[in-house]
Amino acid sequence: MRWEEIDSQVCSIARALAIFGDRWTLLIIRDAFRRVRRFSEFQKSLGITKHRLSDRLTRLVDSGILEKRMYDEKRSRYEYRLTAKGLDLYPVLMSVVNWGDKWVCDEDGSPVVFTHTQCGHTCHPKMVCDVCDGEIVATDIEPSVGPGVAQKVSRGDWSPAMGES
Amino acid sequence: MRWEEIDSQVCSIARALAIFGDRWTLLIIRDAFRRVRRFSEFQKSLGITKHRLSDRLTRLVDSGILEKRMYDEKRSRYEYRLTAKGLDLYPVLMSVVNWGDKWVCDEDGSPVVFTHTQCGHTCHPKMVCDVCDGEIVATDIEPSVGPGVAQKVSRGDWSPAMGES
DNA sequence: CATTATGGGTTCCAAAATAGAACCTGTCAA
DNA sequence: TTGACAGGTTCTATTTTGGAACCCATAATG
Repeated sequence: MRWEEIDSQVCSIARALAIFGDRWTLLIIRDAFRRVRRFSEFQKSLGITKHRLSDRLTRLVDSGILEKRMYDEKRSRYEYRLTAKGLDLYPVLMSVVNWGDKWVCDEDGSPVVFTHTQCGHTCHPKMVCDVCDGEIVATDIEPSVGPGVAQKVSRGDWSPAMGES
Repeated sequence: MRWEEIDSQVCSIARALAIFGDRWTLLIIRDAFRRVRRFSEFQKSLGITKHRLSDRLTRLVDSGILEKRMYDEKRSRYEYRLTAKGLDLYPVLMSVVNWGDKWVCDEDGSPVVFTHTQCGHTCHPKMVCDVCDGEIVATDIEPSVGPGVAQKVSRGDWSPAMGES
């Protein structure tokens, strides 16, 4: 299978990764959360080639994660800003930070700490069940077929042989 | 900058993505959480070429996310299983699922639903502050320099010009 | 016993993606 | 007038990838 076809799977992970699951894209989004907004700022921060950056920014705009906004009419200069869809990626980045801080950071400690302005404290975001508030651990979750698959099966659009459950 | 150099940054995201931030790797990890364990099962599920798969599995074993365990002495057959380091990636996958369910799934609804065995309910994992239990939203978090950078600066190992804050 | 299937790869080649450098274009500041 | 800057595009050499073919040990089949 070609990488471009992976988003044909009925799988939210595959479809999401089709957008940001390649080299550089998630780092660009990380920078966007740090208020990096201009082409040259991204380039300096990432050390990515202009060509790659141009391509990645265009894709991110096309997929609705960034929006391109003119900030200088005369010189037609643009900024790239996160949309609501992009801002919603925050928990993804946060969970990557958490994992990285635990498993791949050196002995000095984590490079960045986070303050939750709602409560004023330094916080370590964690993932919890929205029903019982218990922390989510892999072994406590049991996946099962959801409506997105069930309805396709009942219409005959889909059978398990086609791909992922 | 070459992709192989990105993990030289003092940034947990960059270092984490150096391991799983490329095409296929996170999908392999997804499958591992679905109890896919053998080479041929991964291949069938992903449609990836054997060559790629072999390379990615080796990297994942080298970086301690999967372990290779013999299950048939005579034929020297191996299974790949998540280590503790790998199992800890669950919140990353979960936050990708959440985002994908919200933004890139079709109208039938989400393909998979999750039951939290601790409480027995279908759940939608969410990210919260570990101090006040408030849900984490991008605009409520203020990052600041952490010990991992502060100590390097005080030792003279690092200056902001070198890379990321 | 010869043949074929299976799991888990490796080797080879052509096609696609990438890095790095050079170039372009329009404005502005000295 | 010259140069700098932002924001690109074009070019080429190198890597990475996809696809197919091949390999090897065991096991099942005829």
